[in-house]
Amino acid sequence: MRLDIHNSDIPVLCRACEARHKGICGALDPGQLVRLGRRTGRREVEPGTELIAAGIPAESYANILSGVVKLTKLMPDGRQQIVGLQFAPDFLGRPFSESSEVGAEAASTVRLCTFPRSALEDIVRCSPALEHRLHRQALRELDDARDWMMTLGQKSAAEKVASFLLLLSRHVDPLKEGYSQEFDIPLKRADIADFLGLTIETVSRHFTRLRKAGIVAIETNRHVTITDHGALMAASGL
Amino acid sequence: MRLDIHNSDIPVLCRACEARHKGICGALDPGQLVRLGRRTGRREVEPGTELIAAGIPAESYANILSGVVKLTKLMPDGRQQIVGLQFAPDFLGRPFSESSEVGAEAASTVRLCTFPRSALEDIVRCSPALEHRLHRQALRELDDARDWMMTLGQKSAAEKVASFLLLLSRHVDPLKEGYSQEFDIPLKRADIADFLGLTIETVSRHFTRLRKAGIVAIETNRHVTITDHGALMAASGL
DNA sequence: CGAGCAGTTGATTCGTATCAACCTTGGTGG
DNA sequence: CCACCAAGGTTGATACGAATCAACTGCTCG
Repeated sequence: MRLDIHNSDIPVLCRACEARHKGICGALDPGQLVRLGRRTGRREVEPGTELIAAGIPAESYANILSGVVKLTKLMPDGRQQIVGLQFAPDFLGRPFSESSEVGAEAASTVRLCTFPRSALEDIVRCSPALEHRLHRQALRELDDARDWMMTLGQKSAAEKVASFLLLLSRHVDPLKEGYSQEFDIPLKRADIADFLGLTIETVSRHFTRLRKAGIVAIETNRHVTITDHGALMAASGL
Repeated sequence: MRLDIHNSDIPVLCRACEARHKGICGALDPGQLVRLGRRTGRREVEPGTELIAAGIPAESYANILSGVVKLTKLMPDGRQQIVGLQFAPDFLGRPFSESSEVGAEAASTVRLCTFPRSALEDIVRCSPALEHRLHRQALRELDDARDWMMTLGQKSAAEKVASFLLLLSRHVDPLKEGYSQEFDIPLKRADIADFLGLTIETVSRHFTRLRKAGIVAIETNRHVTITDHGALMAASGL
């Protein structure tokens, strides 16, 4: 946690916001925060809401305050691949580009802190620290993408499903470091399938396998408890 | 091409270098170029040479002058995934991090312009433009990675092989915009397989299929001519 | 109560991996 | 000069894992 001597200098809405610590707003001084704060808006959206359409210019950026956003790519014939999941307090949007090559859609209920493109660009122009934060997030996303390429290209269905549960377990709780033992899966089976490059049937089968093997407990199809983290790790191919 | 009025101000070695135009050195003014130039070294390596070991601190960065570098990830049991290919004049290395999560290995003969970590970091500290270039390359690599996730997760073996040929055709010639019609494949079959998440046998089979379909001509197992670009495009799933 | 969506389970098909044989090329040494 | 060998690549037969097709359950909502 950061020590904020002049807490009163920063916008009320920002005070409890994760983005000010781990997110991009951590690069801003109180003055910049106030300036940006004046142009932000809150938004809460339902699961399934399209946040960024691939190839269509987006007028605004956002920080994720809570919830999970899926980044998707679509083939002309309708096949879909989820190319990334984003959690609070990730920055959402494509800097330095009118439009994004990927689409973004709320997987769960998502709360956003939005601001216009120009608001971000104004600050980037005079604050290298902000670009540095954005750069680091891009590098993190790149690492994540490459990790997942390993999963998509080399792993078996069983390993993919195990890897997915571990990925969620690491990220569902933005406050917590390390792995959560119990959580709700923020995606439906069709999304999981699109993320793993499998079908919903195969995903379902391997969930039941993990359950029958006593590695995870699954209630109500959404809530998971990892009962044997080591075994799940081993099942993911490490 | 850029107009360089004071061509004599910049180091001899940099004058004909692609990195000064499309690469990261384009962000540097003549003074910075001279300063960096004093600390650079040339290196030419054989195919198969390990350039960056995953997880091991690297003491230097490099620009690729020619050749192709493959970025690899390894699983504990030996399975390998190639998570990216880099061409001239790409920057090679992981900024702001001691070590990289991926390994880098020369796929073909590779010429590099190397410089110590500290040389780059010194310039980044006072030149936001350089970080901006690095940031843009990271974003480009991220787009590439996500494109390839689509390929790995959703496409059939036939589509993967076609996509691979199109990828090469777009990148083998760094000077040329658009697609090359004829080129040498800088990877052996085993590399291609690791890149596509297939086996060498499957890759080989689909090469012969494309050849028999009259879409490409293959001589000496390495040299390819794309005879029907449209058909190859269609075969890749667009 | 019925419709529709999300998810599970089973039977079958199909695509790719696996295993194995073989071909080609380039380098080495008798 | 040729026999030999190893590495890279192709081709064929078979096995296996995931996709597909299909039936069914449970749940929510009108």
